[in-house]
Amino acid sequence: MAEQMEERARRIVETAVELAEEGGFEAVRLRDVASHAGVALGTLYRRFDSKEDLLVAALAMETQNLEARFVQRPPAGATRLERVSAYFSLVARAMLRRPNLARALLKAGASGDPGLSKKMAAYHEHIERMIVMSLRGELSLEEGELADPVPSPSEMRVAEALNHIWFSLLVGWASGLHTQPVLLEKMESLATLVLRGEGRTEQGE
Amino acid sequence: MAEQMEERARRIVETAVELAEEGGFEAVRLRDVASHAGVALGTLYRRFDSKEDLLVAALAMETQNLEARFVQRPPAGATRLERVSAYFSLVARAMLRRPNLARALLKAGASGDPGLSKKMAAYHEHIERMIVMSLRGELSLEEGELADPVPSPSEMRVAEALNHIWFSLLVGWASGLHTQPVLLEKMESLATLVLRGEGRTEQGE
DNA sequence: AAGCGTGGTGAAACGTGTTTCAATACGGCT
DNA sequence: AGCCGTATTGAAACACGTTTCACCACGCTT
Repeated sequence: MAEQMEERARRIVETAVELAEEGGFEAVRLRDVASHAGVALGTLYRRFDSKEDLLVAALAMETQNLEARFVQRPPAGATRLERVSAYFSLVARAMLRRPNLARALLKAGASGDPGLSKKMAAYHEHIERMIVMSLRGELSLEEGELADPVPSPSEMRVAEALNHIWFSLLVGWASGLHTQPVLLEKMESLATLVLRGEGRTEQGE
Repeated sequence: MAEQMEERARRIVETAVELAEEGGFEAVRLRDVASHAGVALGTLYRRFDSKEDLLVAALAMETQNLEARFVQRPPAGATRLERVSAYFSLVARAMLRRPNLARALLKAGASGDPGLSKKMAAYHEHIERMIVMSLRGELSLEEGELADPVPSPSEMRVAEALNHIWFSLLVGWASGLHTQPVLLEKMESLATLVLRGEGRTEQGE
């Protein structure tokens, strides 16, 4: 019974992802999503508050996929900068595989809908965890799953800074402000700056 | 003749700002904007490609206002950090005066519409200029107007980093992820980190 | 002064996100 | 088996961004 609902919800999200891959945000017409997923429009709206909510659910699902790949092949490198850059390259590659989807999810995430703040907070947490593990060069696992790396205040601050910079750059990329290679160049340059700022003054504040 | 068009466009944008102040993004119903501004809907659409386009025009107008206030009372302080923090406080104060408007403009700016990329690039340029001048502690004026401060690569990188962090924090604030005091705390903490990363290694790269 | 072209007008129409509602299907309980 | 509550359905309706179009107004050219 409950897994019937689960199953339906999953099918809805998967359909949304497919449509977004092909035509981006506007191509995700909820009537189409519902009919392709084999449910009524009302069912979709019982599970998801809005189009943005649905796409943020898709974002969560894609983030899970990303984490799986992250665990499979963690960013390698001798220095923190190399590992962090490798991490962002990984993400950028994943996004470039399906740029329309990436743009759609980003748009939903940046929509500013207050009802989505919890889910977006969770998303950012996942990203920051992966950044922290890239900084350290080692994973925090728990039964095969990524676990909370319990970052120090200093690590937390660095991860937050990198995450914000990355997010803002992504929004710029999504709107065509700059291309993907430029995105990665800028990210590396700014990551250098941020990492240089840590390092000393361990207790910070 | 041409100033008739100018005048109408200005009235349209001003009306949009008024409606956004009261009820945010959704309250800016284009039919209402048109009728309140005393023009036909078609006229509005001749001047602005979309609702987002209109609100980004409003963003440009508000940015001009902000610059005026910036010139009037430039952020003061003994250190770069103090001045930069003062700058962000200034912006935050301006936004908090009309939070619904701020959220609406932010949503439009983060919409990822490719047609808006030029205008958003211009916006980011203005912000980064003000950041650079705050870093230096002196204005670059030209006939009373803010002029290009011709930032060094190092200044440019710092300003870019701060701008991205600020933008991402704003999006979080807009969606209710954190309150305005938290926003400013985080900004100060992250600005500290970024500024520490500059300072030495002047030639950078 | 007449005509032209550009911008404006008003109204209707379309598409899609969102809501609503009465009717129905279904799993679990008695 | 029969009943109940909840999930689902199908369809209609609504709101609002966006487009379209036939017609009008006004300044400029001839």
